[in-house]
Amino acid sequence: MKAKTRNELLTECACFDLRRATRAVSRMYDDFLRDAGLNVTQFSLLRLIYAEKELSISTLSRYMVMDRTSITRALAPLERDGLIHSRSGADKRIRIVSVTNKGRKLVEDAGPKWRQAQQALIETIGEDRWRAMCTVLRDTTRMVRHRTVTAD
Amino acid sequence: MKAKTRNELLTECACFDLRRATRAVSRMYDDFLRDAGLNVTQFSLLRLIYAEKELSISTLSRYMVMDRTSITRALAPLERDGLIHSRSGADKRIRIVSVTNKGRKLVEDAGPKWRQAQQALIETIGEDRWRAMCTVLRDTTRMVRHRTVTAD
DNA sequence: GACGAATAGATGTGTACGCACGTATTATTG
DNA sequence: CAATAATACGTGCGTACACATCTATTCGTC
Repeated sequence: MKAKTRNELLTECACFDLRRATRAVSRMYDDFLRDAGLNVTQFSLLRLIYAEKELSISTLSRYMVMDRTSITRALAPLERDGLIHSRSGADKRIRIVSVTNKGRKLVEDAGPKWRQAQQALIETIGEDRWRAMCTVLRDTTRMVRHRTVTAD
Repeated sequence: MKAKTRNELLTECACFDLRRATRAVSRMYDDFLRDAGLNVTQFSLLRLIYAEKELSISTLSRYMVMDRTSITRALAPLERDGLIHSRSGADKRIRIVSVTNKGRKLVEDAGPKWRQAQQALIETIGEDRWRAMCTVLRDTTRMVRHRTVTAD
């Protein structure tokens, strides 16, 4: 009876399930990335800027589905540590960020660690579940974001 | 080509997908819960304590798959606002938390808001996807947690 | 070309979360 | 029963993330 109550009351919240799984998996990735000197958020951010060469805060914000103000704060330690560099664009409102040589080196060094983490997760949960999870998460993100933010 | 690079480099990180989806969905739940005066984390925590009557920090920690120190901090605003109460157990190391009358009322009032949020998510992504997501997230959490923490 | 709307960012404030490390208490073992 | 290990919790610190609100710049329109 108690187990049923617990189940009904707690386990059926999709948001709770999401947050909890994110904590568990993030810890795993962070474990692997630690000796590269990055956490998974910083790695994702750095890798995105690295891939796109130059990005504005708002563009980063849209892609990450993160508030613009959160991007500003998240970039601060990266800029402080000399991993990224920012300059003003033709439109003076826009701040354009790019990866420095140091940042490039770091993200390239962290790549193998990230792959190890990913591999460990796949081995832990199985490739089918891994693939299914990524798909459902991406679909959900797209649909939920579309629901809120019409613009892209 | 650029789209492929972007895809390869960024979208295939399960942890990134998790974190991003969590941000998007949490925002949705928080929108609905806002006028109840809680966010989704506080609601989950309060509801768990409410359901279990009395819990220690460590038990909460294990269930939430959250660091014990994070539980301590997360409970602080709840205790400050008089929603929970804590006392010492027979074992003086243990701190036992329970919901106050005020907390009980709040979690009961917030229930409908939470259901609205959940319903909105289900309508947005479809019931099948919702169910599949919850399942895969719970399975992943269990397996990843088991990988790290053998104890329960 | 002036003026209000829209856009890009930054800052103040508060919660979310984890690691390293420290303290107190209980359990274990020689 | 004293020494040690294990357990439960807290604090310091740093990052993660969002909302409200502010400034600066650009756009759109009359």
